[in-house]
Amino acid sequence: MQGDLENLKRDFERFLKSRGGKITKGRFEIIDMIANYGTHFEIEDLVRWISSRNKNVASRSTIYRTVRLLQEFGAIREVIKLNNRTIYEFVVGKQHHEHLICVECGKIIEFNKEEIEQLQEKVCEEYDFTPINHRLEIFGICSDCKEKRRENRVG
Amino acid sequence: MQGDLENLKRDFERFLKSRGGKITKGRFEIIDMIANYGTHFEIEDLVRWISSRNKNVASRSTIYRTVRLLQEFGAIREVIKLNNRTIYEFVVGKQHHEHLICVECGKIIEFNKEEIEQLQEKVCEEYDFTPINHRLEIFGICSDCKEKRRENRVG
DNA sequence: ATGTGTGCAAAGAATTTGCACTCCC
DNA sequence: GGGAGTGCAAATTCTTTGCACACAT
Repeated sequence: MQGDLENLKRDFERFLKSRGGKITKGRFEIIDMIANYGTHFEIEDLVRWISSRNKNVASRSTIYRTVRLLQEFGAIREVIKLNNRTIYEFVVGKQHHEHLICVECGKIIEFNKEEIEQLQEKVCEEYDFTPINHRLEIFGICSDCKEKRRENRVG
Repeated sequence: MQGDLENLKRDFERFLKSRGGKITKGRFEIIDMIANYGTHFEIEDLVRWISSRNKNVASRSTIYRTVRLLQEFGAIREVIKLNNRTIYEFVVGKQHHEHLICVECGKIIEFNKEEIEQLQEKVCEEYDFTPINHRLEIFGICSDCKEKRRENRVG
């Protein structure tokens, strides 16, 4: 929702200032663009999308640099690594979750399983390992694609 | 162990034949090289290592192509995706497992938690999703690195 | 004013590919 | 013999970087 985005921007401002960074128009316009683009994105797609909408928002370099900043800030996560593609997620206003990725149609399904999170913590304790972040990707075939396959077999 | 490797090669031969491929010396030498290199590797490192040992085994292209084949065959998994690096694992003779990755020293710790596997299956059932493979990466700081940090703080 | 941010084009890194040549079956 | 495999260099794709200029504080 809108309020989350405003909070994010305020916090991001603080984050920038705390590291001696500056508040520029471009950075905040990129945040708006990402918020409008949708949850999951690849940087090159985002670059094309932004420049198709408004040439003056930011250059490719600035977009890459800002995505990196937002990642360090924590507003963006690298959630899926498939072949040589990286799919990012804008996490604002979302609970932590993991992903099912359909290798046929590319659909991304989010899920959260608290027990899995807890078991991970347990594993980390066993190894005296301090977790910073994690990523669970389950690749497979989604319901729709299985349905289509059945149709093709019959028809 | 040695027997596993021989079995793997035999099965890989069948795999190649079944798809109209050919049994070449290079492909099997690459398997030996990977087996000797160690469990986890990045392709470019492997390329450098192979060419430093024996120029005549295979070219960079053949190594890339063979790693891909072995992946399709199932002897190799992409287990860690960190920044723009891909770390592969030679799975021969190993149980399925996931990884803890120390972001400070790069150490990779393998673990298996059967309950996590089961919960994943449950999630897939809930979404009528047929899983093909999955990857769980937990990034953090390992025991040794925490110890070193403590030492530095004191000393 | 001072130092950070930005755009651009060039540089890098990791892969893939086109093509001529070589080798299995 | 014929198609599959290989090596090489060129092409791709994604990302980072050097530098001159612009802007925020």
